[in-house]
This record gives sequence, C-alpha cells and structure tokens, in this order.
Amino acid sequence: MDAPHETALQLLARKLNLHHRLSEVHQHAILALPHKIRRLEAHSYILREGDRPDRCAVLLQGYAVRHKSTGDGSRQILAINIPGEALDFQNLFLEEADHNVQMLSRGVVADVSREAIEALIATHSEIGRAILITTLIEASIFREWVVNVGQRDSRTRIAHLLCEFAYRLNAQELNTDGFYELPITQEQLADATGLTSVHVNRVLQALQRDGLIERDRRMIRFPSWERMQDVADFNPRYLHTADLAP
Amino acid sequence: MDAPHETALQLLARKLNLHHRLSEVHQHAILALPHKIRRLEAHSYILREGDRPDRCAVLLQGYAVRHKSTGDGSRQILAINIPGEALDFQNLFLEEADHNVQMLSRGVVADVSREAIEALIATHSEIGRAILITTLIEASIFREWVVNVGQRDSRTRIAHLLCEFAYRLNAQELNTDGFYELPITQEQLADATGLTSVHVNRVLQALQRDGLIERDRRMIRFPSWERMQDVADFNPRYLHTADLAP
DNA sequence: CGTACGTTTGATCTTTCTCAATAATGGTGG
DNA sequence: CCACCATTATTGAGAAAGATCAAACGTACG
Repeated sequence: MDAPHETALQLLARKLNLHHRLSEVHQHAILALPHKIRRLEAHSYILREGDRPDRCAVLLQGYAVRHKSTGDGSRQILAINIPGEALDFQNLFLEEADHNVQMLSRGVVADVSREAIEALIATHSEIGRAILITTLIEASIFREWVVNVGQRDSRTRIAHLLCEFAYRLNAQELNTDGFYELPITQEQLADATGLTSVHVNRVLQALQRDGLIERDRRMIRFPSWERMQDVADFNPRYLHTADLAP
Repeated sequence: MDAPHETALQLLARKLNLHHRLSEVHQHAILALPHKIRRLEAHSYILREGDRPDRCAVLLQGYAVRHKSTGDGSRQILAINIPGEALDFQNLFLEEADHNVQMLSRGVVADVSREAIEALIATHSEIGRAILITTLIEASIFREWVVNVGQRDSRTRIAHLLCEFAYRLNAQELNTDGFYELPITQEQLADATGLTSVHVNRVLQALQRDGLIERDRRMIRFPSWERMQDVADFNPRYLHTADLAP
C-alpha cells in the first residue's frame, strides 16, 4: 500500500516529537513498538462508549471522529482526528471509554497493545512525558471547542472549525497547495458545531459569497488566510504548536 | 485557620488517590511536598492566558473558575474547581497558559514549584501516572461540556451543570445534608452554559416551579436526585469516579 | 443606611431550527 | 460505460428558543 509498514510508526513519532522533543533513542523505541496493521472500512467503529480497551490505535491513513450522544439521540462530534494521531490514549488509561471513535473514511490504523505502551513509558520516562503533553494539548483543544460552541455565532463558529482543521493538517504536513479536503459532510459539520445541517449549508454559502472560502466538493481553500483567521476569531495559541499557519 | 497546614496536601493526595490508588509510600511523598500556603481574595487571578507558570497551585479552600474570552469580549467558563483540585497541571507542562484561572470566592491555595513536581514524578512513576489519569479525566469533563453546550436545550443544560457540580462535591465529601452551595452568580452560570443571565434566571425558576430544585440564596437542594438526574440527562460515567451519587 | 451588585420581570427582536421538497453527487452492479 | 439508488446538498416558508434592552426590586456589606 501507499504507506509501507516500515514507516507506519514514524507518523506517531513525528506527532509526539512535534510537542516535546525526543532524542534519537526515544524515537527508535517508538519505531520498535510491536504493532499490527489493520485496514478499516468507512464508518467502522474503533471504540464505543463503555468499551474497556486494551490497545491503542494509531491512525495512519484516513480520518476519524470522536463523538458522543445525548439522551434524546442527538450527536456531538468532539474531535476530528487526522493521520499520525493516537486514538485511544484517552481511554487506555481509564477503565472505560466515555465516547465513541469512528472512522469517517476508510483507512489504516496500527494497533499497539496496552502492555507495549506501558513498557515503553516505564523504560522511557521522557516518552511518558510526551504523552502527557499530547494529552494536555488535546484537553486544550476541547476547551477551545467549549468556547466555540458556547460563545460564537454560527458564522464565526464554522469558520473557526475550518481554520483549526487547516492549521492542524498543515502542522502534520498533510495539505497541499492551499486546498485541503474537509473529509466530513455538512451534516457532520453540523454535529461538530451544534448547528443543523441546513444552517451549516447557508453559512458555508455566505462565507463563499463573501470570498472567504472557495469550495469544490469537499475541498476547501482560503483565498486569504489572514482574513479567514480574523473572521474565525482564530488564535492558534491553544494548539500549543510552533506557528505553522497555512 | 480552619485548615491547619498539616492537612494542606492531604486533600490533593485524596483527590489523586480517588482515581488511581496510591500506596502509603506515594501518599507520604505527596504529603512531603515543599509548598507555600497563600491566601487569596475573591476575583484574584491565579493564572492568566499567556502566562508561563513555574508553579502549580492546589486549591485548599474556596472555589475557582477557568475561563477564556472570545474576540468580541464574551466569556466562556470552562470549569469550576473545588477544594482539593490542582489548578495548573494543564499549564505547568506546556509553554504558556491558554486560559485564565480565577478565584470565585476568597480562598487558600498551596503553591508547589514545578521542580518539586517534576522531582516527585521522576522518583515515583506511579504518581506521574495518577497525574496523567487526572488529566485524562479533566479532558473527559471538557468533552461532556462540549456536548452540554452543543446539544442540550437550556433546561437540560443548566440541570446538567447543577448535577455535575453536586456529584463532584459529593465525591470530595464537601456537601452536607443534601444542600450544597453553588458558589456562582447567575451571570457566571450563564457564562458556563453559553446562555444569558436573564434566561438562566427564568430556567432556574422553571426548575423550581417543577419541584426539581429548591433554592435559598445560592444554596441548592434537589428534592429527588433521581428525577433531577433524569431531567439533566446526567450520566456520571464521564467523571470516571466510583459512583457516589448524592 | 446607602451603594454596588445580583436577581427578577416584561416586551420585543433575531438567530437558528423545523419541516418539506427538490437537485446534485457518487458509488455500484450490470 | 451507463443507469440506478442512496446519500448529500440546496432552497423556501414558518416556528421557536433564546437574546436583547430596559427597568425595578433585593440584599449584602462596608
């Protein structure tokens, strides 16, 4: 396949290294992690609320979402994960999963057992620290989502989500020439922003009319990153990543 | 004062122990942590967005909130902290703070230096793990807040926040005889739920009319926890704490 | 005992939702 | 390669939840 097994965990190493510099030794330890490659269909679940996971999946190709439902059946998307991100640290160290993790597209993950990760941390405390830092950053992103959904109007809200996604793709060097794919439907975008898909559609059209975004299918481009960032009230501080604006 | 210095860190030890059982040795190591007691006025800031903290405050008495503002000046409260909780793990291991931490009431904190915490973790990896777990649980709470603010209507939303607070107080053994103090104004409750204070007021009155809550100043009581939990769509799973319903 | 802060009330306005229908797209089997 | 079907996107009209504005009322504390 496009991603040879040899490079499977390099993505993870790069991601961890992004936030907390790791020595060669530590990076090699990550690359030596025993793991199993698994191919997944679109919409398949990696983890369900209530599960007691004993392994951690690292996303290699494709996109995934975390989500959670309320008693009346409505669904909130909590995060969109991109290649290179670990999908279950959140759940691996807690008794049971408090949310679902589901593939958006078809994709590939590398499964690493809980024991392997625990051994890695026990041997390399710096890696434990890198994981803690990654976890703290994810918490920071959730905080920003609370702000986004709690305080911003629909236009700013959607623009903010688009900015965050573009920025994170860029940090993982996954976007090309300004255009990037937003791998989700308007319905899902609605679930992520606490709006309805009808309203999301109208807001996207308005952003387009105002020349803030260009759309082709699910590809999106910002004619002016600065203007978009401004409309979105987007300040990347909460991502705790060296500035890598598109 | 009411809390003699001897017991200052016992609260923290109890909190950490709540989620990840620690041995006597580890608990003693926590109790031996060098720290400085500090008395704080209501509304004083413990940490501001952009700060680069080199110490961690453990809240001993009083209540604190985490919050963040948007470009247009509106404010979102992200969490309410109760005695026994550490206020800055989030920020201690990252370069700069991404949100504010502010006292609601007057109170007392114990400051522990970053070095002391790092030494503690280096020596006792189990404590590092307890901190990771605590951090993961906080992230889970933020996720639930995203759901709360994103999907639930105002009535359910406010009820949910009241339930969470009561439940957490109870887990820290801080509530007495069913009544508990909600130490925040309706304005702040509005900032926490993404509503206006006018609407919060009306919803509280409606909850009262329906016999779901009783109010006396800022003291609140639930005549029936079960009924309240139901109305609030409250499932404590996300708190990852042994069931300690009021 | 007055003043600042918090709560409560009423009237009106706006954003976003709901419902329902139509159009476009993409994937699949023939 | 094409036709068909399911999913997704778009549009319009009407409804509702919650916001806004403005004023009056309580109450805690200096």
